Amino acid sequence: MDLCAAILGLLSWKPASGYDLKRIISASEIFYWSGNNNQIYKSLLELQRAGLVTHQVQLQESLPAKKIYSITEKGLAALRHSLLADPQLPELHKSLLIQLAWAESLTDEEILELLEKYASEISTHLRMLEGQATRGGSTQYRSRREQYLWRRMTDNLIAAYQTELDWTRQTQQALREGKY
Amino acid sequence: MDLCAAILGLLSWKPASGYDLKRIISASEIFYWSGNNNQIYKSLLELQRAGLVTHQVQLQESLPAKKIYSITEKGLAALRHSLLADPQLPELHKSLLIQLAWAESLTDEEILELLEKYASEISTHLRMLEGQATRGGSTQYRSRREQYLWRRMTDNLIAAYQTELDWTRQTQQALREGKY
DNA sequence: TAGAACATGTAAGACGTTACATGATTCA
DNA sequence: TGAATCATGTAACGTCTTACATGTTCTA
Repeated sequence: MDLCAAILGLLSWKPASGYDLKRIISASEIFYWSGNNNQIYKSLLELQRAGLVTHQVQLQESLPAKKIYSITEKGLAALRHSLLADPQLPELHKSLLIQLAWAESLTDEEILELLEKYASEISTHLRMLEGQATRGGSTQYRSRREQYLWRRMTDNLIAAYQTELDWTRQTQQALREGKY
Repeated sequence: MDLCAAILGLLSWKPASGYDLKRIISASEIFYWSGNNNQIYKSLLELQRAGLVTHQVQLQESLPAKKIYSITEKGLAALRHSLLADPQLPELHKSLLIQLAWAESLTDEEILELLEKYASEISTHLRMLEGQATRGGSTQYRSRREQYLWRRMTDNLIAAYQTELDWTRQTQQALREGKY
């Protein structure tokens, strides 16, 4: 499972509770899961059964007890192994393309409106990503190299959405001018 | 379900059997499902129950009988409705970013090798997509506009992978030169 | 006083994949 | 002779999401 690799990675950084992991995963687009309880708590159990993580309970006054999970030596080895695995092609799910595919029954104006809505959704999202990138996040990096790679990860998403926005604008213009 | 919309779209073009739909869906990346039997035959049953499609059995000599599905008036209305729905942001699943995120325990050379494998996978895929685009496909379009939109759909994927390739090359170069 | 944050977990169901089952035909 | 294509479907399993359940504390 891919989510398990992400959890191992997060725990290799520092120990965390399931709740912590959930927040981190749902906050960042790089971890593309919704970060729902069910999967995270199940994955943690599974990882523990496999001996890749351990936990110790931390009691808190007036707050529920936490299970603080840490990665084991075996977990670190498994993580390292998954880091060296052959990289997979990205999976791109663009439901707009499905809509456009059968747009023959729509008027030019309806298609243009659809594209305009798409463009504005992407613009908003882009501004959010760029904001996150410049604020830099409070995470502490272990090296300049790590810091650079994390910056590149955000840049990757920004570039992807920027490309999508450019494509949308070009498509709109061609439709407006009837150039096809 | 998103797959149902894709099936309705395909049937709005021309009637087809489940087997036909399966082939079309698994052949094109725009339909990002695997095109497995289970889902397609189940979706067709569901669509039929909802009155959005009908089928008639076509017997063939020395080949299994076909169920030729067609879209109904009600199905066309449902399709049109889904075409006008607010477009969703694309979902980008890039597992390489998960690998890179925890690459701190890898050497520069290991990271570079990972990126090189990624770049070559993407290059291969890009060439395939570009080949498909120039061959043009045997599909018959109902209008110049439809033909243009389909060309733009392929261009969208090509642009996305090209951006990914450029990003990979830039990241490689920065790592090689130690510029971070 | 209502809801969000903290913290763990369960239940139900939708979505998705691989593999299996059947059986004729065609091609290497 | 073995594999691929045609054609429908089932079984088993894995992934992913939404919603529910519990109970305290902090904030608007």
